[in-house]
Amino acid sequence: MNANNTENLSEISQPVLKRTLDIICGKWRLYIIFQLSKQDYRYGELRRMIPEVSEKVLIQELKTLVSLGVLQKRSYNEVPPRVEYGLTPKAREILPVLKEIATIGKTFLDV
Amino acid sequence: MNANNTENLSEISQPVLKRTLDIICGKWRLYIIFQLSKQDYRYGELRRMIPEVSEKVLIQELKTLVSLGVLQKRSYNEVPPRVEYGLTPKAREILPVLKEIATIGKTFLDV
DNA sequence: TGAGTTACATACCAAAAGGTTAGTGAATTC
DNA sequence: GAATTCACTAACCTTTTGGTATGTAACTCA
Repeated sequence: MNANNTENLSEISQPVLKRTLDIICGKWRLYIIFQLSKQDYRYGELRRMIPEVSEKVLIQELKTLVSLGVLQKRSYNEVPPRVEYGLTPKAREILPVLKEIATIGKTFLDV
Repeated sequence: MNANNTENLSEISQPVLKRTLDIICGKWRLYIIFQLSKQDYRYGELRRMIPEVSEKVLIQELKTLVSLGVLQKRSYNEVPPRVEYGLTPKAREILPVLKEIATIGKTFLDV
């Protein structure tokens, strides 16, 4: 019971928590990350892998994830354009944690 | 590269993922859970601990978390009313995972 | 010339999430 | 009899999120 008890969950700072939620909340964000954990994909490929997402939203989410530092984007100067998305090293760091996320839902689904 | 490769993140089922996001998304949900990880609190105490949240939203979130099986509510027949909230055993099970999740933001904050 | 390809942008709209404000019931204290 | 306490409810409004539909640039190929 000391002052810098890192076990105390309520000590997690608000900015850290907010950034965390930025990354995992948002309807397709985790899905995108999970797909890209296997290999890099082009924009069009991702669209076809997650058919329920709309064009606009997918681009929006990709943009956000790039700006958060989760994804990196590579554009080739070709016509028609070619753009590939992949996970950043930081994103790879947190993959094991993201994987654990699924255990939360599992615990609460079998009531 | 076999069929039941549990390492493959993209294999996480949509219902499980959805339930997970139900629990951790929502602006104050994790905050509430973290506060209650220390001890049970009354509604009014929680309000004072998270002053930025509005009355309505706090009650809303508490209700949702109860219905998800994360919190349990005990009302005492007193006047003025006394209502206490606490984590369910299932919520205690997933506390370590929640804690890890909350640290994701840290990785992406120090750029 | 004109259709196809690809990765976007833009205008617009609907639904969901979050927030403000005011009110309620019932005993207790002034 | 009036004010206080506490845990809510209800009406209403604003902001954010998600979605549709359409347009565009620039080159290739028929």
